[in-house]
Amino acid sequence: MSLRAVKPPHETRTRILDVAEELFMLHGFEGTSMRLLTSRAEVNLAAVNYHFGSKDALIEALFRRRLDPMNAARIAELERLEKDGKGRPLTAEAIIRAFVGQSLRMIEDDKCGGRNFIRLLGRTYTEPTKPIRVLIGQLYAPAMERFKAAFELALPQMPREELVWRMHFMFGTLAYTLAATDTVQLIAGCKPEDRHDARLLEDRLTAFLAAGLNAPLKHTVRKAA
Amino acid sequence: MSLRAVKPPHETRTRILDVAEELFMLHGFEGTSMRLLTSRAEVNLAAVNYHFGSKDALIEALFRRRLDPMNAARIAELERLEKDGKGRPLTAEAIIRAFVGQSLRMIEDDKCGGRNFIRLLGRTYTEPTKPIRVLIGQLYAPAMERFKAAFELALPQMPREELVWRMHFMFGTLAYTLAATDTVQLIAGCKPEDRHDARLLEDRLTAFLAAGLNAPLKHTVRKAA
DNA sequence: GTCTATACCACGATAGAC
DNA sequence: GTCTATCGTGGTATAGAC
Repeated sequence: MSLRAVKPPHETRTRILDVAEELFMLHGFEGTSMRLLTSRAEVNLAAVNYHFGSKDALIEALFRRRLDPMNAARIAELERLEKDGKGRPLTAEAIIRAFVGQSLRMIEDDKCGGRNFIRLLGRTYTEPTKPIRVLIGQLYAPAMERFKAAFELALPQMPREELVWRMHFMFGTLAYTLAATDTVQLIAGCKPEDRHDARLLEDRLTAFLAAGLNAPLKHTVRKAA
Repeated sequence: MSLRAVKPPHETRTRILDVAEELFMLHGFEGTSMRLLTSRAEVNLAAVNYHFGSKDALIEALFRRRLDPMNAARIAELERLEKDGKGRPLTAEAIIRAFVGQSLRMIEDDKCGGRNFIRLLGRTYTEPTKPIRVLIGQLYAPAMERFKAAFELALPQMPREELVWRMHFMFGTLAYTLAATDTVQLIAGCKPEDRHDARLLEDRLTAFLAAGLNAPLKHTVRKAA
């Protein structure tokens, strides 16, 4: 057994996943045929069915591969901040940055194939019916619990329900930013050259979200007429 | 010619559009087959092709039917506010409310079939490739120009580029909120009973967005390392 | 275990008779 | 305007080669 004759395990699996990430990002789930995907990956048409079971199961595997590490990194970053703070409560802005930075920097990181994935992820939050949404919800749950607790410590005066809504809004802004950064151009004249500068985008987005999260509490308990 | 024998013009067209709005919202564009759609609308399979030309053209017609009136209403509301203000600049919050309220209230309004449409719209901003995005961009352009000008008057000190980004963020938050309100539940324990109370949601969202738009300007012109 | 060839049925689109 | 037949392509399932 020579040293380099050992083929990487699941090499076909990995190649399918990588190509799928790219093609799904470019043409969407339904817009990408298995025939195109398998020919691009230079594997047989039936390979997807053999390794994953179905197209939907391939999509699921694709999300599982990236989401768990990403959220683990988010939690690790949050806990590093908490440890450095030595018991003092974190600012809401620092918590937001721990969450947002992880995914935004993945966009810049061309080495990691996760760039395609991040774009894809942003789109998928709003997918119809599909069990994909449920899956994403499951994969996010631990990180969400952890960050919600952190926000509650940082903003003790905020009603829980209001906090949940504002987290919801923050999440939406991030999702849209990830998905649409270089695609949608609804705002006329929007053509910033720093579009791919993840650090700058992170600063802008964090400032926006932190201000929104810290928005003054009005008497929002107004019943509808 | 009796008074009521006159069949509404394009009755088949309208029925197809209404059913399409509902089914596309439930199962997505690709997840809705023309066979199901036409049988639900009680028209022939070929009717869609005859009246619209193709499935994609049907989708386009669907957006055109709702988007133009909606944006016209937004602009009308904005101009009403400006007239009432008698020359004094509007607050950013008032401008936001003029934009946001129109679509949020459409969700509550069960009479108008636009409820399904609004959900669908939120999803479609992030659609891949497809000419749908381009179309939506075109249909939004006039309103976007108008609101951008209003924001520039309200926030004369804000750099144009920063304003464009913050409008981008605001738009994303709205899109996500519309699309995901009763579908995605990423935040654990999020089950507010007031989910369908559009007025309350409008207040929460407007406060969040106004704070984000008015966020303090830092030295964001930091070049990446 | 891994991969290939191939068959199967549902889909969107279209042409042509009515 | 409507209906039917038909075509090309899509996802999937399986039998069998390696």
